[in-house]
Amino acid sequence: MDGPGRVRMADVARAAGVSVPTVSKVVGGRDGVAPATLARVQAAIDELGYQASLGAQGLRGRRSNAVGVLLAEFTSFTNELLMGVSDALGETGYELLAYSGGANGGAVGWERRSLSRIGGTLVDAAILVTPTVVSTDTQIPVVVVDPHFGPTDIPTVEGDNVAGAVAATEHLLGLGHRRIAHLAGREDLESSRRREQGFRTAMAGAGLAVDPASVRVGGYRRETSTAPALELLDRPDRPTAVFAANDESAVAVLEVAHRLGLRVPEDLSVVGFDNLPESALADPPLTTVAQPLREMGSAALTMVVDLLRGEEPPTRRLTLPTRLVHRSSTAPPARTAH
Amino acid sequence: MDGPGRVRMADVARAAGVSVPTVSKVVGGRDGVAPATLARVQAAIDELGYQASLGAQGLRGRRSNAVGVLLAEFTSFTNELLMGVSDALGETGYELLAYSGGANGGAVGWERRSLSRIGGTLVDAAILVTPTVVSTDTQIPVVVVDPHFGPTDIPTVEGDNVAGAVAATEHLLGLGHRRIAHLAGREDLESSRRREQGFRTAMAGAGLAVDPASVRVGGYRRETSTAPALELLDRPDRPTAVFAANDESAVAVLEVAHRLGLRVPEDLSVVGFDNLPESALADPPLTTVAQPLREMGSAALTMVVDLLRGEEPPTRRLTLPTRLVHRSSTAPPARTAH
DNA sequence: CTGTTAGCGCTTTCAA
DNA sequence: TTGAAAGCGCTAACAG
Repeated sequence: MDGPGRVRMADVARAAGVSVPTVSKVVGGRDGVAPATLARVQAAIDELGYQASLGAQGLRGRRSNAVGVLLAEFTSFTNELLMGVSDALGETGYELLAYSGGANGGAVGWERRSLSRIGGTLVDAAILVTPTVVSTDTQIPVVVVDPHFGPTDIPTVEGDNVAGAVAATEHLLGLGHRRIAHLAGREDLESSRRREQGFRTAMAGAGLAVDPASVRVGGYRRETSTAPALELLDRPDRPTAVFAANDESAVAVLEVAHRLGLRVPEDLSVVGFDNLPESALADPPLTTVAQPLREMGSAALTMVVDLLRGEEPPTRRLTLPTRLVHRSSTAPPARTAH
Repeated sequence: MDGPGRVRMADVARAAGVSVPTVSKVVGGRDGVAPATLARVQAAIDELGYQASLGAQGLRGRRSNAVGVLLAEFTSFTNELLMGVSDALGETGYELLAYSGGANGGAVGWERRSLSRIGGTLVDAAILVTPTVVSTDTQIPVVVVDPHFGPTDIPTVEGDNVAGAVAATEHLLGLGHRRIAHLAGREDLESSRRREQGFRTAMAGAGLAVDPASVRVGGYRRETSTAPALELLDRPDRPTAVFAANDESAVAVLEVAHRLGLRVPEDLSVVGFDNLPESALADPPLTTVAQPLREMGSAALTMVVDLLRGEEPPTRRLTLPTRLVHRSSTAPPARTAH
């Protein structure tokens, strides 16, 4: 475990017969180095396989050449985003550091903690995924993706939640459903509010009143959605369709329906939101509103790189279109024996 | 952009009326601090929302409390793994840093470069995903997942490639296929060799010879698989089934089949390997060999944490079972008009 | 063009 | 129990 040790800049300097700062110049691509020296240093770097320590580099220098993606935890949702960020990274020359604070990632304030922990020294800029709060006065450029709060002056990338929810609801209306329930997300989350708003708008557009009993809060999570889903469905006048605020809660609806002996889509139609990979694997495959997660990731990286270059991005508030994906969890309502 | 600046340890020290080293002790949970002082410092930390810089901490101290996952790039494959690592992170108290060197991630030697760049100072241990090479003499504990090389003494986690390939091939044989082709990965990759070996073993077990013309190298990637897939299929005596070395190349087979007017599974059966989320989204949904990627990620984290604690993990070579997932890309061969 | 000096934010002796 | 001094690996001034 002791080995020859990591190769440090001093090792390269010694091998090339120059001083450490000279090596630093070569590594940093700065000029002021004689061609001959440069060649010698470069040879030593190659031979020793030297690679600057990101930690030390970021600590002393003004830049680390890395962009951080800060997450509460790694999920399918964040993974799609990450792939998008990775895609856009291509020619920028930046490295990617995805950071999750671990167990305390779930705790409130993880955004600020993570930002303090790796911002400034380790990464030159950060992309915050689904943050709940974020302070405006950060040292480094920050872009937030799918924020859980309303408009601020922080550059933002998000899916069109209202339009998506309208599309989902109108899809159900178009199939002939009238008793449509909504399993909402969380009242304190902006995306959730928007989706509910879209639902209500579409219902109102169809001249339908929304019975308070047909809206429940599922909290965006599978575990917390089971009970409210049951409340929605375990009634004589149960809805013929449910629009769930995201795929996770839609899956909970599917489970509850199954438990109640309801067939989907024959007895109950279900629409989700997000189009996570697992929504296609659900039984039956879920009709859902796709957020362009990958594009959102790419867009966030592009914005943050603009900011890094001192350029103002084209928009500080980018809303990408959502799109209904038809699968097998929706159908016209069964004729009731009224 | 200038703001109040990041909160440093010195700020906390000033606020609490103590010296920097004392704050360091409190932050590090070391003892030798009077209860009253401790309380005062802790209060200052909370009030200022202080969070130690991972960079500085790792640079000076012996540990950073973070585990790194080093990747060539972010893909569905790595994402599944990452979720598994994230799952197992739970109570360990470690933080997770996923690092991809960006554009040069594809270049050979990314493993060593990444390890130099963030190993030692930023992370206490590393999990290398699908590395091609790796030096044995690392400074920090390293576990490799799904390595592209043969047995070494480095702790390893991988799926059972041979058994998976045998299962895939026997599935096709069981359906009645006799002319089965194999779209291999890359000859220099261990997992690829194992899958081909499993294919040949199963064929031999059925008393079938493998025609050299029915094995082509696809290179594990969609783009590089199209041409060889075409060679395999665009022949009068084309195979009735193809076992592709991974899902990406299986999708390429699907595309080529479609282009040739072959229906899957009526005219051609296709089996993949990996069970990436997109395999279920393929048209038709792909029958494939599932690698327990999530479990592999969790296992890797557990091993690396064992190593970190100075304990020898139960095994240095963990092989997790693979499993055939039946979907819609396989069926008995059509009766030929021979 | 090159090397010396200083110091990023933190932890580690070690003396007070 | 506390703090002063030193230094992790690197970059930014400046001097030579």
